[in-house]
Amino acid sequence: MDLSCTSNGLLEKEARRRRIILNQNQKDTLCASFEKNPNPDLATRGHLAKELGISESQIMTWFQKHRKIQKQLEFECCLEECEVQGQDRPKAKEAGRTRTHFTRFQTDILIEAFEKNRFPGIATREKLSKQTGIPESRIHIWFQNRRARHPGPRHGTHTTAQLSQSSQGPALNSAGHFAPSNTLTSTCSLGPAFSPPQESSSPLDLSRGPPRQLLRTTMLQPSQNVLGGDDAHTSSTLTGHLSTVITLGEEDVYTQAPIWLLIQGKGQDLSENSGLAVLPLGDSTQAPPANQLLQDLNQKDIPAFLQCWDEWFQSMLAEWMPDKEYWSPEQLEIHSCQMKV
DNA sequence: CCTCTAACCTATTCATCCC
DNA sequence: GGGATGAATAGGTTAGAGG
Repeated sequence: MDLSCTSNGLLEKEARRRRIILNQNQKDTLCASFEKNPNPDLATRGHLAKELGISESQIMTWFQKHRKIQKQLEFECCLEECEVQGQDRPKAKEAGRTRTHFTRFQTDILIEAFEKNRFPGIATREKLSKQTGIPESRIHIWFQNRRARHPGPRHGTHTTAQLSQSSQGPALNSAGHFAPSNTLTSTCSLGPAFSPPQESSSPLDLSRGPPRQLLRTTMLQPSQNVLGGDDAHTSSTLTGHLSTVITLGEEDVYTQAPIWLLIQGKGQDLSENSGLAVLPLGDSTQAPPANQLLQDLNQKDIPAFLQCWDEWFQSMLAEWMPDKEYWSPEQLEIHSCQMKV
């Protein structure tokens, strides 16, 4: 049986939604503003954001970038002059920083979100922004500060996000997925292998860190180490066989603790070759109902399995985010399964 | 393929507020 | 003054877009 359910392009759409291309008009406006003041304050950035129809954090990013570029240019082209006039270069911003005062309510919401996910994506931050009334860029800063000042229990396991990102393993494509041509030839036998996930037993260490691109990746190939790196536990645990990609439009739920999906390859000894991969959903303390549906999957067909997953995800998401009634396929995708069973 | 750049990160420092 | 914490900066990586 050849079974193929592809991602129908939503994957790329999702992946590219992250990046916004500024048009010429926007760039001109930003450049003009930069000329006037390369260090605009929050209010100015807010005005620009409104005017250009982009978020204030994007404005901030743009200015950061351009200050860097400017500095580099100055260094390269005007080294001597800069040395001479270095002392009179006025510090761009002396007006004083305006400190945001978060209310108890706002802080509580942020802390709660932080405990669920230390690395919220843009959509999550915007949701929090709506919820709290705090600008998204402030929320971004808040999370940065919070991470810096409230390191997780295993802080320091990997020193930077880049380490996590770069250690994904070569088989992931640029979007963090395997190419759809990957085919798993096997009899899929999904056992009720939900592990008991202690916090520290998460091979991806999802409770703390976000291999950003892995947020949308839960498909493993046979014998692939998803995370190599210096964590022996990680690499050994993740050598596995998983052939399901489940993409969530929002990554919020990612860090909530893993459940484990065990797939046994055809003719392979479970004990020897069972691979574990993370489906980053579910509270570790609650055994997901999917546990049941996964039993004897080899007696079901894959579409039925995927549909079950879909339903299960919907119910879980409804539980976590009761304000959202339904997660569209764009937000909750199950795709890219090519199996020969 | 290569360059540019948006988005993101950590580490560090500055600034402000409150005790 | 010092601690807590918001804001900003520096310096880095990643990956999509476009030449």
